[in-house]
Amino acid sequence: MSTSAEPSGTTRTYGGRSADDRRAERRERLVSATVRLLGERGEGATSMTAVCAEAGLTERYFYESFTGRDAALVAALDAVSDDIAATAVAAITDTEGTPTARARAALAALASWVDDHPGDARVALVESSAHPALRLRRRELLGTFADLVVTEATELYGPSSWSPSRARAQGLIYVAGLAELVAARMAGELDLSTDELVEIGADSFERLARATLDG
Amino acid sequence: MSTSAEPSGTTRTYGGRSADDRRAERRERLVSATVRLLGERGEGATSMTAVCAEAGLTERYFYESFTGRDAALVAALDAVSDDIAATAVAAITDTEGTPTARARAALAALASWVDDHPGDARVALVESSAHPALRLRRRELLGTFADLVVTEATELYGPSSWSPSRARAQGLIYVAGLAELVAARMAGELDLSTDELVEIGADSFERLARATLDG
DNA sequence: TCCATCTGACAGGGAGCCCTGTCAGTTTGT
DNA sequence: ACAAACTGACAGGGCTCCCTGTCAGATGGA
Repeated sequence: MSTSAEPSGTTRTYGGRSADDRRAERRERLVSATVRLLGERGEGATSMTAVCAEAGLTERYFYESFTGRDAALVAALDAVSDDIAATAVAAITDTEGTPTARARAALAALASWVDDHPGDARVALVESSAHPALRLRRRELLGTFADLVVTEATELYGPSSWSPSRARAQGLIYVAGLAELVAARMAGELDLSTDELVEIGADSFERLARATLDG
Repeated sequence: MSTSAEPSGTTRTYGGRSADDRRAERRERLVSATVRLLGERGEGATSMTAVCAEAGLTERYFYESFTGRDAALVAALDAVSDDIAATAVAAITDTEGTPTARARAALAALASWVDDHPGDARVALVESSAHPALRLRRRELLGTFADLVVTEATELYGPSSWSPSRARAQGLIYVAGLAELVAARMAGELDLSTDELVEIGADSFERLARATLDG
Protein backbone atom coordinates (compact mmCIF):
# COMPACT_ATOMS: atom_id res chain seq x y z
CA MET A 1 0.00 0.00 0.00
CA SER A 2 1.11 3.49 -0.79
CA THR A 3 0.87 6.69 1.16
CA SER A 4 -2.40 8.04 -0.20
CA ALA A 5 -5.73 6.29 0.20
CA GLU A 6 -7.17 8.15 -2.76
CA PRO A 7 -4.66 8.05 -5.55
CA SER A 8 -7.26 9.07 -8.11
CA GLY A 9 -7.21 12.66 -6.94
CA THR A 10 -4.68 13.67 -9.54
CA THR A 11 -5.74 14.07 -13.14
CA ARG A 12 -4.30 15.93 -16.03
CA THR A 13 -5.12 17.08 -19.53
CA TYR A 14 -3.87 14.88 -22.31
CA GLY A 15 -4.00 15.56 -26.01
CA GLY A 16 -5.38 18.98 -25.11
CA ARG A 17 -8.48 17.55 -23.45
CA SER A 18 -9.57 17.08 -19.87
CA ALA A 19 -9.76 13.76 -18.11
CA ASP A 20 -13.55 13.83 -18.13
CA ASP A 21 -13.48 14.59 -21.82
CA ARG A 22 -11.31 11.61 -22.59
CA ARG A 23 -13.30 9.33 -20.34
CA ALA A 24 -16.52 10.41 -21.99
CA GLU A 25 -15.16 9.85 -25.46
CA ARG A 26 -13.91 6.39 -24.56
CA ARG A 27 -17.29 5.51 -23.12
CA GLU A 28 -19.01 6.77 -26.23
CA ARG A 29 -16.67 4.70 -28.39
CA LEU A 30 -17.45 1.61 -26.32
CA VAL A 31 -21.19 2.19 -26.44
CA SER A 32 -21.28 2.69 -30.19
CA ALA A 33 -19.04 -0.32 -30.69
CA THR A 34 -21.47 -2.36 -28.61
CA VAL A 35 -24.43 -1.10 -30.62
CA ARG A 36 -22.61 -1.93 -33.84
CA LEU A 37 -21.77 -5.45 -32.73
CA LEU A 38 -25.23 -6.11 -31.34
CA GLY A 39 -26.81 -4.89 -34.56
CA GLU A 40 -24.50 -6.65 -36.96
CA ARG A 41 -23.43 -9.83 -35.23
CA GLY A 42 -25.87 -10.31 -32.38
CA GLU A 43 -25.66 -10.60 -28.63
CA GLY A 44 -23.76 -13.86 -28.74
CA ALA A 45 -20.86 -12.23 -30.54
CA THR A 46 -20.83 -9.13 -28.35
CA SER A 47 -18.23 -10.11 -25.78
CA MET A 48 -16.11 -7.62 -23.88
CA THR A 49 -13.17 -8.73 -25.92
CA ALA A 50 -15.01 -8.07 -29.17
CA VAL A 51 -16.35 -4.72 -27.98
CA CYS A 52 -12.89 -3.54 -26.98
CA ALA A 53 -11.45 -4.64 -30.30
CA GLU A 54 -14.28 -2.92 -32.19
CA ALA A 55 -13.79 0.26 -30.18
CA GLY A 56 -10.03 0.15 -30.52
CA LEU A 57 -9.56 0.25 -26.76
CA THR A 58 -7.95 -1.96 -24.17
CA GLU A 59 -10.04 -3.98 -21.77
CA ARG A 60 -8.80 -1.84 -18.92
CA TYR A 61 -10.81 1.06 -20.31
CA PHE A 62 -13.84 -1.13 -20.49
CA TYR A 63 -13.84 -1.44 -16.73
CA GLU A 64 -13.31 2.28 -16.47
CA SER A 65 -16.80 2.86 -17.87
CA PHE A 66 -18.70 -0.35 -17.13
CA THR A 67 -18.82 -2.89 -14.36
CA GLY A 68 -19.06 -5.69 -16.89
CA ARG A 69 -20.58 -6.90 -20.11
CA ASP A 70 -24.17 -6.53 -18.95
CA ALA A 71 -23.77 -2.84 -18.19
CA ALA A 72 -22.40 -2.16 -21.65
CA LEU A 73 -25.24 -4.07 -23.29
CA VAL A 74 -27.82 -2.08 -21.36
CA ALA A 75 -26.06 1.18 -22.17
CA ALA A 76 -26.15 0.26 -25.84
CA LEU A 77 -29.86 -0.51 -25.71
CA ASP A 78 -30.47 2.74 -23.88
CA ALA A 79 -28.65 4.69 -26.55
CA VAL A 80 -30.77 3.14 -29.28
CA SER A 81 -34.05 3.55 -27.45
CA ASP A 82 -33.27 7.17 -26.70
CA ASP A 83 -32.85 7.61 -30.43
CA ILE A 84 -36.19 5.95 -31.08
CA ALA A 85 -38.01 8.04 -28.50
CA ALA A 86 -36.47 11.22 -29.89
CA THR A 87 -37.60 10.26 -33.39
CA ALA A 88 -41.16 9.65 -32.27
CA VAL A 89 -41.35 12.77 -30.15
CA ALA A 90 -39.94 14.92 -32.94
CA ALA A 91 -42.51 13.59 -35.38
CA ILE A 92 -45.35 14.26 -32.97
CA THR A 93 -44.31 17.77 -32.03
CA ASP A 94 -43.52 18.71 -35.63
CA THR A 95 -46.94 17.64 -36.86
CA GLU A 96 -49.93 19.94 -36.68
CA GLY A 97 -53.47 18.69 -36.87
CA THR A 98 -55.61 16.08 -35.20
CA PRO A 99 -54.26 13.62 -32.67
CA THR A 100 -54.83 10.89 -35.25
CA ALA A 101 -52.63 12.72 -37.72
CA ARG A 102 -49.93 13.02 -35.10
CA ALA A 103 -50.12 9.35 -34.27
CA ARG A 104 -49.80 8.53 -37.94
CA ALA A 105 -46.83 10.83 -38.24
CA ALA A 106 -45.16 9.08 -35.34
CA LEU A 107 -45.74 5.68 -36.92
CA ALA A 108 -44.40 6.86 -40.25
CA ALA A 109 -41.34 8.35 -38.61
CA LEU A 110 -40.66 5.16 -36.74
CA ALA A 111 -41.11 3.06 -39.86
CA SER A 112 -38.63 5.10 -41.83
CA TRP A 113 -36.25 5.15 -38.90
CA VAL A 114 -36.28 1.36 -38.96
CA ASP A 115 -35.59 1.37 -42.69
CA ASP A 116 -32.73 3.79 -42.26
CA HIS A 117 -31.13 2.13 -39.22
CA PRO A 118 -31.44 -1.63 -39.66
CA GLY A 119 -28.68 -2.38 -37.19
CA ASP A 120 -30.11 -0.17 -34.48
CA ALA A 121 -33.56 -1.55 -35.18
CA ARG A 122 -32.25 -5.05 -34.69
CA VAL A 123 -30.81 -4.01 -31.35
CA ALA A 124 -34.11 -2.56 -30.21
CA LEU A 125 -36.45 -5.18 -31.63
CA VAL A 126 -34.52 -8.44 -31.63
CA GLU A 127 -31.37 -8.48 -29.54
CA SER A 128 -33.12 -6.70 -26.70
CA SER A 129 -34.73 -10.04 -25.88
CA ALA A 130 -31.53 -12.05 -26.04
CA HIS A 131 -30.09 -11.39 -22.60
CA PRO A 132 -31.60 -11.13 -19.12
CA ALA A 133 -30.34 -7.63 -18.44
CA LEU A 134 -31.54 -6.46 -21.83
CA ARG A 135 -34.92 -8.09 -21.35
CA LEU A 136 -35.38 -6.21 -18.10
CA ARG A 137 -34.67 -2.92 -19.80
CA ARG A 138 -36.83 -3.86 -22.75
CA ARG A 139 -39.81 -4.49 -20.48
CA GLU A 140 -39.42 -1.07 -18.93
CA LEU A 141 -39.30 0.52 -22.34
CA LEU A 142 -42.34 -1.36 -23.60
CA GLY A 143 -44.18 -0.30 -20.47
CA THR A 144 -43.24 3.31 -21.05
CA PHE A 145 -44.42 3.22 -24.63
CA ALA A 146 -47.60 1.43 -23.57
CA ASP A 147 -48.36 4.17 -21.07
CA LEU A 148 -47.71 6.74 -23.75
CA VAL A 149 -50.15 5.00 -26.03
CA VAL A 150 -52.77 4.92 -23.29
CA THR A 151 -52.28 8.61 -22.73
CA GLU A 152 -52.76 9.31 -26.41
CA ALA A 153 -55.82 7.10 -26.52
CA THR A 154 -57.33 8.90 -23.58
CA GLU A 155 -56.69 12.21 -25.25
CA LEU A 156 -58.39 10.96 -28.40
CA TYR A 157 -61.38 9.14 -27.03
CA GLY A 158 -61.78 10.47 -23.54
CA PRO A 159 -61.17 8.84 -20.18
CA SER A 160 -61.59 5.12 -19.97
CA SER A 161 -64.01 3.26 -17.74
CA TRP A 162 -61.38 0.58 -17.22
CA SER A 163 -58.89 0.06 -14.48
CA PRO A 164 -55.43 1.52 -15.10
CA SER A 165 -53.87 -1.92 -15.22
CA ARG A 166 -56.35 -3.05 -17.83
CA ALA A 167 -55.68 0.01 -19.96
CA ARG A 168 -51.99 -0.58 -19.58
CA ALA A 169 -52.43 -4.18 -20.66
CA GLN A 170 -54.28 -3.05 -23.73
CA GLY A 171 -51.50 -0.62 -24.57
CA LEU A 172 -48.92 -3.31 -24.04
CA ILE A 173 -50.63 -5.65 -26.48
CA TYR A 174 -50.54 -2.93 -29.08
CA VAL A 175 -46.95 -1.83 -28.57
CA ALA A 176 -45.52 -5.33 -28.29
CA GLY A 177 -47.57 -6.58 -31.21
CA LEU A 178 -46.37 -3.74 -33.36
CA ALA A 179 -42.77 -4.38 -32.35
CA GLU A 180 -43.06 -8.01 -33.34
CA LEU A 181 -44.74 -7.06 -36.59
CA VAL A 182 -41.88 -4.78 -37.53
CA ALA A 183 -39.37 -7.44 -36.51
CA ALA A 184 -41.11 -10.01 -38.68
CA ARG A 185 -41.06 -7.58 -41.56
CA MET A 186 -37.34 -6.98 -41.05
CA ALA A 187 -36.83 -10.75 -41.12
CA GLY A 188 -38.37 -10.75 -44.57
CA GLU A 189 -41.28 -12.77 -43.38
CA LEU A 190 -43.94 -10.32 -44.41
CA ASP A 191 -44.02 -8.15 -47.47
CA LEU A 192 -45.70 -4.97 -46.43
CA SER A 193 -44.90 -1.58 -47.85
CA THR A 194 -44.10 1.16 -45.41
CA ASP A 195 -47.47 2.72 -46.17
CA GLU A 196 -49.28 -0.50 -45.42
CA LEU A 197 -47.37 -0.83 -42.20
CA VAL A 198 -48.36 2.64 -41.08
CA GLU A 199 -51.93 1.97 -42.14
CA ILE A 200 -52.13 -1.25 -40.15
CA GLY A 201 -50.51 0.35 -37.14
CA ALA A 202 -52.81 3.35 -37.14
CA ASP A 203 -55.87 1.22 -37.69
CA SER A 204 -55.02 -1.22 -34.94
CA PHE A 205 -54.36 1.66 -32.61
CA GLU A 206 -57.76 3.08 -33.32
CA ARG A 207 -59.49 -0.25 -32.78
CA LEU A 208 -57.75 -0.99 -29.52
CA ALA A 209 -57.82 2.58 -28.28
CA ARG A 210 -61.52 2.90 -28.80
CA ALA A 211 -61.78 -0.21 -26.67
CA THR A 212 -60.44 1.74 -23.74
CA LEU A 213 -63.51 3.91 -24.01
CA ASP A 214 -66.57 1.79 -24.67
CA GLY A 215 -65.49 -1.46 -23.08
CA MET B 1 -9.49 -49.78 -39.91
CA SER B 2 -11.43 -52.94 -39.24
CA THR B 3 -12.99 -55.46 -41.58
CA SER B 4 -16.50 -54.01 -41.81
CA ALA B 5 -17.29 -50.59 -43.24
CA GLU B 6 -20.59 -50.44 -41.40
CA PRO B 7 -20.03 -51.51 -37.83
CA SER B 8 -23.37 -50.12 -36.74
CA GLY B 9 -25.31 -52.97 -38.28
CA THR B 10 -25.29 -54.90 -35.06
CA THR B 11 -27.59 -53.86 -32.23
CA ARG B 12 -28.93 -55.73 -29.28
CA THR B 13 -31.48 -55.52 -26.55
CA TYR B 14 -30.19 -54.20 -23.26
CA GLY B 15 -32.07 -54.09 -20.00
CA GLY B 16 -34.86 -55.89 -21.79
CA ARG B 17 -35.41 -53.09 -24.31
CA SER B 18 -34.54 -52.58 -27.96
CA ALA B 19 -31.88 -50.23 -29.19
CA ASP B 20 -34.48 -47.84 -30.60
CA ASP B 21 -36.26 -47.86 -27.28
CA ARG B 22 -33.17 -46.93 -25.37
CA ARG B 23 -32.19 -44.28 -27.86
CA ALA B 24 -35.67 -42.77 -27.70
CA GLU B 25 -35.65 -42.69 -23.93
CA ARG B 26 -32.26 -41.04 -23.83
CA ARG B 27 -33.43 -38.42 -26.29
CA GLU B 28 -36.52 -37.80 -24.22
CA ARG B 29 -34.41 -37.45 -21.11
CA LEU B 30 -32.19 -34.92 -22.86
CA VAL B 31 -35.13 -32.93 -24.19
CA SER B 32 -36.86 -32.71 -20.84
CA ALA B 33 -33.60 -31.82 -19.16
CA THR B 34 -33.17 -29.02 -21.68
CA VAL B 35 -36.70 -27.79 -21.07
CA ARG B 36 -36.11 -27.88 -17.34
CA LEU B 37 -32.87 -25.92 -17.56
CA LEU B 38 -34.30 -23.40 -20.00
CA GLY B 39 -37.30 -22.86 -17.78
CA GLU B 40 -35.48 -22.66 -14.48
CA ARG B 41 -32.08 -21.19 -15.25
CA GLY B 42 -32.40 -19.68 -18.71
CA GLU B 43 -30.71 -20.10 -22.05
CA GLY B 44 -27.38 -18.86 -20.81
CA ALA B 45 -27.12 -21.71 -18.33
CA THR B 46 -28.29 -24.35 -20.78
CA SER B 47 -24.98 -25.65 -22.08
CA MET B 48 -24.46 -29.16 -23.40
CA THR B 49 -22.49 -29.94 -20.30
CA ALA B 50 -25.33 -28.78 -18.05
CA VAL B 51 -27.97 -30.61 -20.08
CA CYS B 52 -26.04 -33.87 -19.91
CA ALA B 53 -25.55 -33.50 -16.18
CA GLU B 54 -29.23 -32.70 -15.68
CA ALA B 55 -30.24 -35.69 -17.79
CA GLY B 56 -27.74 -37.96 -16.09
CA LEU B 57 -26.14 -38.89 -19.39
CA THR B 58 -22.70 -38.63 -20.90
CA GLU B 59 -21.94 -36.10 -23.60
CA ARG B 60 -21.46 -38.93 -26.04
CA TYR B 61 -25.18 -39.62 -25.90
CA PHE B 62 -25.89 -36.00 -26.55
CA TYR B 63 -24.33 -36.30 -29.98
CA GLU B 64 -26.28 -39.48 -30.52
CA SER B 65 -29.50 -37.47 -30.58
CA PHE B 66 -28.45 -33.94 -31.52
CA THR B 67 -25.90 -32.35 -33.78
CA GLY B 68 -25.19 -29.71 -31.16
CA ARG B 69 -26.58 -27.36 -28.57
CA ASP B 70 -28.83 -25.51 -31.02
CA ALA B 71 -30.65 -28.67 -32.06
CA ALA B 72 -31.42 -29.56 -28.46
CA LEU B 73 -32.70 -26.06 -27.73
CA VAL B 74 -35.02 -26.17 -30.72
CA ALA B 75 -36.23 -29.65 -29.77
CA ALA B 76 -37.03 -28.38 -26.29
CA LEU B 77 -38.99 -25.43 -27.65
CA ASP B 78 -40.83 -27.75 -30.01
CA ALA B 79 -41.81 -30.00 -27.15
CA VAL B 80 -43.23 -27.10 -25.18
CA SER B 81 -45.04 -25.55 -28.11
CA ASP B 82 -46.58 -28.90 -29.02
CA ASP B 83 -47.93 -28.97 -25.50
CA ILE B 84 -49.36 -25.48 -25.88
CA ALA B 85 -50.99 -26.24 -29.19
CA ALA B 86 -52.49 -29.43 -27.79
CA THR B 87 -53.90 -27.51 -24.84
CA ALA B 88 -55.50 -24.91 -27.07
CA VAL B 89 -56.88 -27.44 -29.52
CA ALA B 90 -58.31 -29.59 -26.74
CA ALA B 91 -60.07 -26.60 -25.22
CA ILE B 92 -61.55 -25.61 -28.56
CA THR B 93 -62.77 -29.05 -29.54
CA ASP B 94 -64.13 -29.78 -26.07
CA THR B 95 -66.20 -26.61 -26.00
CA GLU B 96 -69.62 -26.43 -27.57
CA GLY B 97 -71.27 -23.18 -28.47
CA THR B 98 -70.47 -20.10 -30.43
CA PRO B 99 -67.06 -19.44 -31.94
CA THR B 100 -66.63 -16.68 -29.39
CA ALA B 101 -67.20 -19.10 -26.57
CA ARG B 102 -64.63 -21.45 -28.05
CA ALA B 103 -62.10 -18.66 -28.39
CA ARG B 104 -62.68 -17.73 -24.78
CA ALA B 105 -62.25 -21.35 -23.74
CA ALA B 106 -58.95 -21.50 -25.58
CA LEU B 107 -57.74 -18.34 -23.87
CA ALA B 108 -58.80 -19.63 -20.46
CA ALA B 109 -57.08 -22.96 -21.08
CA LEU B 110 -53.89 -21.23 -22.13
CA ALA B 111 -53.99 -18.93 -19.12
CA SER B 112 -54.33 -21.79 -16.68
CA TRP B 113 -51.69 -23.78 -18.54
CA VAL B 114 -49.31 -20.88 -17.99
CA ASP B 115 -50.18 -20.81 -14.30
CA ASP B 116 -49.63 -24.55 -13.99
CA HIS B 117 -46.41 -24.73 -15.98
CA PRO B 118 -44.36 -21.64 -15.20
CA GLY B 119 -41.11 -23.20 -16.38
CA ASP B 120 -42.53 -24.30 -19.69
CA ALA B 121 -44.24 -20.95 -20.09
CA ARG B 122 -40.92 -19.22 -19.60
CA VAL B 123 -39.41 -21.39 -22.29
CA ALA B 124 -42.17 -20.53 -24.74
CA LEU B 125 -42.58 -16.86 -23.91
CA VAL B 126 -39.18 -15.63 -22.77
CA GLU B 127 -36.27 -17.91 -23.56
CA SER B 128 -37.58 -18.52 -27.07
CA SER B 129 -36.22 -15.09 -27.93
CA ALA B 130 -32.83 -15.59 -26.35
CA HIS B 131 -31.03 -17.50 -29.08
CA PRO B 132 -30.97 -17.20 -32.90
CA ALA B 133 -32.10 -20.76 -33.55
CA LEU B 134 -34.90 -20.40 -31.02
CA ARG B 135 -35.96 -17.08 -32.45
CA LEU B 136 -36.29 -18.64 -35.87
CA ARG B 137 -38.54 -21.33 -34.51
CA ARG B 138 -40.46 -18.82 -32.44
CA ARG B 139 -41.26 -16.75 -35.51
CA GLU B 140 -42.64 -19.79 -37.28
CA LEU B 141 -44.80 -20.60 -34.30
CA LEU B 142 -46.11 -17.06 -33.97
CA GLY B 143 -46.91 -17.10 -37.68
CA THR B 144 -48.80 -20.35 -37.30
CA PHE B 145 -50.82 -19.02 -34.41
CA ALA B 146 -51.45 -15.79 -36.28
CA ASP B 147 -52.81 -17.70 -39.24
CA LEU B 148 -55.00 -19.69 -36.90
CA VAL B 149 -56.35 -16.49 -35.41
CA VAL B 150 -57.09 -15.12 -38.88
CA THR B 151 -58.93 -18.31 -39.74
CA GLU B 152 -61.02 -18.04 -36.59
CA ALA B 153 -61.73 -14.38 -37.28
CA THR B 154 -62.84 -15.18 -40.79
CA GLU B 155 -65.13 -17.85 -39.46
CA LEU B 156 -66.61 -15.41 -37.00
CA TYR B 157 -66.98 -12.32 -39.09
CA GLY B 158 -66.87 -13.56 -42.64
CA PRO B 159 -64.18 -13.17 -45.30
CA SER B 160 -62.00 -10.10 -45.09
CA SER B 161 -61.66 -7.46 -47.76
CA TRP B 162 -57.99 -7.18 -46.93
CA SER B 163 -54.97 -8.74 -48.51
CA PRO B 164 -53.77 -11.98 -46.92
CA SER B 165 -50.55 -10.37 -45.77
CA ARG B 166 -52.46 -7.58 -44.08
CA ALA B 167 -54.73 -10.02 -42.30
CA ARG B 168 -51.70 -12.00 -41.24
CA ALA B 169 -50.08 -8.85 -39.92
CA GLN B 170 -53.17 -8.10 -37.90
CA GLY B 171 -53.14 -11.61 -36.47
CA LEU B 172 -49.48 -11.30 -35.65
CA ILE B 173 -50.01 -8.09 -33.71
CA TYR B 174 -52.63 -9.84 -31.64
CA VAL B 175 -50.71 -13.05 -30.98
CA ALA B 176 -47.41 -11.37 -30.23
CA GLY B 177 -49.06 -8.72 -28.11
CA LEU B 178 -50.82 -11.33 -26.08
CA ALA B 179 -47.61 -13.29 -25.63
CA GLU B 180 -45.84 -10.22 -24.32
CA LEU B 181 -48.76 -9.41 -22.05
CA VAL B 182 -48.61 -12.84 -20.46
CA ALA B 183 -44.85 -12.59 -20.16
CA ALA B 184 -45.16 -9.23 -18.42
CA ARG B 185 -47.70 -10.71 -16.07
CA MET B 186 -45.40 -13.60 -15.29
CA ALA B 187 -42.67 -11.10 -14.54
CA GLY B 188 -44.95 -9.62 -11.89
CA GLU B 189 -45.19 -6.40 -13.76
CA LEU B 190 -48.95 -6.39 -14.10
CA ASP B 191 -51.49 -7.54 -11.60
CA LEU B 192 -54.29 -9.01 -13.60
CA SER B 193 -56.44 -11.89 -12.47
CA THR B 194 -56.77 -14.82 -14.82
CA ASP B 195 -60.33 -13.74 -15.56
CA GLU B 196 -59.24 -10.25 -16.44
CA LEU B 197 -56.55 -11.67 -18.68
CA VAL B 198 -59.05 -13.79 -20.55
CA GLU B 199 -61.41 -10.85 -20.75
CA ILE B 200 -58.77 -8.58 -22.22
CA GLY B 201 -57.61 -11.23 -24.64
CA ALA B 202 -61.10 -12.02 -25.88
CA ASP B 203 -62.03 -8.38 -26.17
CA SER B 204 -58.87 -7.47 -28.07
CA PHE B 205 -59.42 -10.38 -30.37
CA GLU B 206 -62.90 -9.20 -31.13
CA ARG B 207 -61.77 -5.64 -31.80
CA LEU B 208 -58.94 -6.62 -34.09
CA ALA B 209 -60.80 -9.47 -35.76
CA ARG B 210 -63.71 -7.25 -36.64
CA ALA B 211 -61.17 -5.03 -38.28
CA THR B 212 -60.42 -7.77 -40.75
CA LEU B 213 -64.00 -7.41 -41.90
CA ASP B 214 -64.93 -3.80 -42.11
CA GLY B 215 -61.57 -2.22 -42.78
C1' DT C 1 -18.71 -69.77 -21.26
C1' DC C 2 -16.92 -66.36 -24.21
C1' DC C 3 -16.96 -62.44 -26.89
C1' DA C 4 -19.18 -58.44 -28.80
C1' DT C 5 -21.94 -54.78 -27.50
C1' DC C 6 -23.56 -51.37 -24.40
C1' DT C 7 -23.02 -48.08 -20.70
C1' DG C 8 -21.12 -44.70 -17.40
C1' DA C 9 -17.17 -42.26 -15.64
C1' DC C 10 -13.58 -39.63 -16.57
C1' DA C 11 -9.40 -37.49 -18.81
C1' DG C 12 -7.74 -34.00 -21.61
C1' DG C 13 -6.84 -30.87 -25.56
C1' DG C 14 -8.29 -26.75 -27.86
C1' DA C 15 -10.81 -22.63 -27.78
C1' DG C 16 -12.77 -18.29 -26.14
C1' DC C 17 -13.76 -15.23 -22.50
C1' DC C 18 -12.99 -12.64 -18.17
C1' DC C 19 -9.88 -10.12 -15.54
C1' DT C 20 -5.41 -8.66 -13.72
C1' DG C 21 -0.91 -7.33 -14.30
C1' DT C 22 3.30 -5.71 -16.54
C1' DC C 23 5.92 -2.68 -19.36
C1' DA C 24 7.61 0.46 -22.68
C1' DG C 25 6.60 4.72 -24.83
C1' DT C 26 4.19 9.30 -24.89
C1' DT C 27 2.46 13.55 -22.95
C1' DT C 28 2.06 16.97 -19.32
C1' DG C 29 3.05 19.98 -15.33
C1' DT C 30 6.74 21.80 -12.54
C1' DA D 1 14.83 18.13 -17.47
C1' DC D 2 12.47 15.20 -14.58
C1' DA D 3 8.89 12.89 -12.30
C1' DA D 4 4.16 11.67 -12.57
C1' DA D 5 0.35 10.57 -15.17
C1' DC D 6 -1.57 8.62 -19.30
C1' DT D 7 -1.95 5.31 -23.06
C1' DG D 8 -1.61 1.06 -25.89
C1' DA D 9 0.08 -3.57 -26.44
C1' DC D 10 0.41 -7.79 -24.67
C1' DA D 11 1.03 -11.81 -21.43
C1' DG D 12 -1.09 -15.09 -18.72
C1' DG D 13 -4.02 -17.46 -15.12
C1' DG D 14 -8.45 -19.23 -14.23
C1' DC D 15 -12.63 -20.60 -15.89
C1' DT D 16 -16.18 -22.89 -18.78
C1' DC D 17 -17.45 -25.05 -22.76
C1' DC D 18 -17.09 -28.16 -26.83
C1' DC D 19 -15.65 -32.44 -28.43
C1' DT D 20 -12.92 -36.74 -28.66
C1' DG D 21 -10.96 -40.56 -26.66
C1' DT D 22 -10.05 -44.21 -23.30
C1' DC D 23 -11.28 -47.78 -20.12
C1' DA D 24 -13.41 -50.76 -16.86
C1' DG D 25 -17.61 -52.92 -15.72
C1' DA D 26 -22.30 -54.60 -16.97
C1' DT D 27 -25.27 -57.09 -20.15
C1' DG D 28 -26.85 -60.20 -23.82
C1' DG D 29 -26.47 -63.58 -27.72
C1' DA D 30 -24.19 -67.72 -29.73
